[in-house]
Amino acid sequence: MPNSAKRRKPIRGRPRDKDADARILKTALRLVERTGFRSVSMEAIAAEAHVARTTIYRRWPNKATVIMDAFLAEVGPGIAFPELPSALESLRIQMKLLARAFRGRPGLLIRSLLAEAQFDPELKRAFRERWIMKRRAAAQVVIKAGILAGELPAATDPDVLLDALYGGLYYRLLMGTGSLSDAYVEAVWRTVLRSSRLKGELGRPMGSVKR
Amino acid sequence: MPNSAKRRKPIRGRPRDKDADARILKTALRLVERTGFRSVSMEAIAAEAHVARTTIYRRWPNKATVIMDAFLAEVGPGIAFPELPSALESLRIQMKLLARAFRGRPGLLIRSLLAEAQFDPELKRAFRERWIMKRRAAAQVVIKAGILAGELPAATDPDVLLDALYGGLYYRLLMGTGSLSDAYVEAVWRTVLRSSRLKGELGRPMGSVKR
Amino acid sequence: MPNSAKRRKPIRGRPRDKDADARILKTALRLVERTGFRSVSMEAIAAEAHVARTTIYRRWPNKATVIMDAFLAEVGPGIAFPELPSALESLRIQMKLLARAFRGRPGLLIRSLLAEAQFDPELKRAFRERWIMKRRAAAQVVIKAGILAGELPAATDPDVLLDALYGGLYYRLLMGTGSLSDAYVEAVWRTVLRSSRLKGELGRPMGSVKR
Amino acid sequence: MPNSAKRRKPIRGRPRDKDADARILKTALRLVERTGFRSVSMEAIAAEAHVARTTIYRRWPNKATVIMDAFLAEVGPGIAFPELPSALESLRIQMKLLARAFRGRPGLLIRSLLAEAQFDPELKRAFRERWIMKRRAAAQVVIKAGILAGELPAATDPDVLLDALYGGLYYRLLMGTGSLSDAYVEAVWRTVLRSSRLKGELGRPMGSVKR
DNA sequence: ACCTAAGCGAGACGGTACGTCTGGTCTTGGC
DNA sequence: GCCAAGACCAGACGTACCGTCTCGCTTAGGT
Repeated sequence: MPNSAKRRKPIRGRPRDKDADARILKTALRLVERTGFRSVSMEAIAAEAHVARTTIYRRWPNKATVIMDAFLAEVGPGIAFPELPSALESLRIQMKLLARAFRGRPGLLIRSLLAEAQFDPELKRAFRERWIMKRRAAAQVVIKAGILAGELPAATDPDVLLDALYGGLYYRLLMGTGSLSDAYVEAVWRTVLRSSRLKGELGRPMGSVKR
Repeated sequence: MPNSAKRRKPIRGRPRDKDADARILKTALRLVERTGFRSVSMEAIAAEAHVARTTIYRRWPNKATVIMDAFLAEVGPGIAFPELPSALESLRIQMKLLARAFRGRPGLLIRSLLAEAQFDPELKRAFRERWIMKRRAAAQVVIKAGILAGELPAATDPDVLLDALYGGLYYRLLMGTGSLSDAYVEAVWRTVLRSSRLKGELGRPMGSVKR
Repeated sequence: MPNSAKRRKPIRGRPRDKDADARILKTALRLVERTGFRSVSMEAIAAEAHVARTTIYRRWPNKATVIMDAFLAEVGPGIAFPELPSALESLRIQMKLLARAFRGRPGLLIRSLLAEAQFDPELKRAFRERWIMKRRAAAQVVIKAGILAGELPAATDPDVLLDALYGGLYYRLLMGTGSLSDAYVEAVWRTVLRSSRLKGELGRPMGSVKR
Repeated sequence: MPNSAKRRKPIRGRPRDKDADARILKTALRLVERTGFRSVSMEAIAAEAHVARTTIYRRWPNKATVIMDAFLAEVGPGIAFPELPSALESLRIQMKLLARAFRGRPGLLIRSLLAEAQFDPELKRAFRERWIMKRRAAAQVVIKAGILAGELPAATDPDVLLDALYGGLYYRLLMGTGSLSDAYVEAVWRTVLRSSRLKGELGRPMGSVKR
């Protein structure tokens, strides 16, 4: 989201160099991966993207925002909830997608951005709204569908359920206390959404937790 | 954990100024609270603790470590698991204690340290070992007692259970997506440890949770 | 002297906005007076003259030249040598006019331009030719008339005499070492052109002054 | 005049690197001569003096002051009034020394500093007090001695006389309207201090000014 | 009534230097 | 041997201008 969003009517004037945008974001990602968020400097990005430093500042207010955009451009459309007959199944699969992303470059970026956000309220807001809430909103839809479909108890609090499911992933991402494997996702899933909840009809091996 | 450990025999010479340590840590806390982790500089700490900057560097390798020590000195002994007949009850109460701490100064410090740790492997290790793992170890003991007492299914994976319980708290602390109230703790509790489970009647078939 | 001179045949096309020129020069003067030469930016001039920055650059090569033109437009015709029976009297009166100008806005402009010219050979040339030499040429005529009329010794070197007379004014303008009052002009006058001289009785032995 | 003057008692602490001072000033001069005042940057000075940029800023507030000090260090003691039996002769000789300096590197520096001073009141004050007034004060002493010795009329106003004598030199230095040769100095001398003034007794062809 | 070319407003761009800030190291003299 | 004081190196920061460049609109005169 380069600053362009603010200019509603860029009617005249030299047109913005669109390529530069992509070049900058790509360079930013490359550098973060290569040397880490902290040691990436605007100067370095500018140099490697063949762009003047001022040009970057003209479009983004600071390094964090650049990398935030780079991150969203990379993973934005990647981790969605697949459309499946079973809402729960959709959730479970998406969790694995997310875990996989956490294991790769996006994981590094999320860690960095979330960390940086703790020192930069503006970035925090942006991260929350443009990454976290986007996904949560989609998840809420899925959960509500699951409730309607009887896959989840009517009393389920989506917010709390999401925290319980995803909290652990972020926790491990940040603390490094354990792997982010698919197996871990399954374990969380079993722990939080026990078959009981699934109304027993497919819970066989897990023991039926009827309600 | 000032470097003092290294000096085995301070046989001669000017004795170390013991007060300085406490003064520095107290000042560090005060400043973090007042202006935030980032904008606290060693210079500022030194000035306000009436100590030379070099003295701080002689005892701690960098700012993060100073604040880490300051944090531990403040909250270290504060948030423990109360000894109660019921292991689960002990867990629940401790969660509320932690939530309360998150709402106050310790919350700010944990956020800052955890964030900074993302850019500093050494700090990350220290934070994990001196804060996270200490608490988890204690929690594991409680959980195992709970299992023995039949309050929790035998197949319970303590790691996963802890992630599910506490993950949400850290998640909210960092994201700011929701309150950290006692009510929230209760909601998490209900979601993850449903009463059904507390009765143990269906814990059996869950199988072992890897990782 | 806007660049217009270069365009020989503006046969067709949108006609040049004549008002803009005056508006720009007037704005430039206003801004220099208000904030000083250095802190005036092309941007500011453009904005306050309701003109695009490019328009200014289309007509003048740089800030200094704009202000040079503004200066000449303002004071160009103002400080001339009055036509009087006595050449010396004409000189003396003009010196006072100049001193008066030095005390006001033109003084500020001359200081700025002369200063800037030290870093910009092109401007230096322009300043010398369009301001300094114009006035000196006129002065030379007056002096030669004075010689012919017997008011000045035949051997008088006009260049040196002018430097001696006007040098002090510029000196004080730039150094701020003293007032630029009429009284000062009189003092210079008495010092350099003592009555003795005006009577010619000891002009003889001076010989020709080289250079 | 590096900032050191302000620190009355630098009792303790790492001692200032004295060599660095000289290295910086020498480098500054070299660069001014090589590329001109304007295009010298702090960065360049720092690099070529093998010093951190911050070190320069710690000692001088800005580029102009550095170069001012460099200038004074170079020419400060160079252009003095020789002690001679005749005050006038001393003046005349010093004028020639100054003219010679104007023709060389000091001339370039004076031009630059005087120009820059027009945009920087602080520098202006410094230039006036540390260069101009120093010399004027010495000159005043000489002139007064000249008056006492009867070489100059009792009514001579030293300030005005100095302006008339030196004004032309500065004028030419800044305007580039003529040479700064010794011959020019002689011409100014003859014009301003005509034999008439010398009480007429030795006016022939200017010849010997015995006292 | 169109065509066409120059003037213009708007604004993005590359570039340069600025002066500030902080981190972390090093060097002295005093206690 | 510890300490206070403070100079030092290093390097990123974000800002301010400069002068250039590209657009697309406007405005006539030529046809």
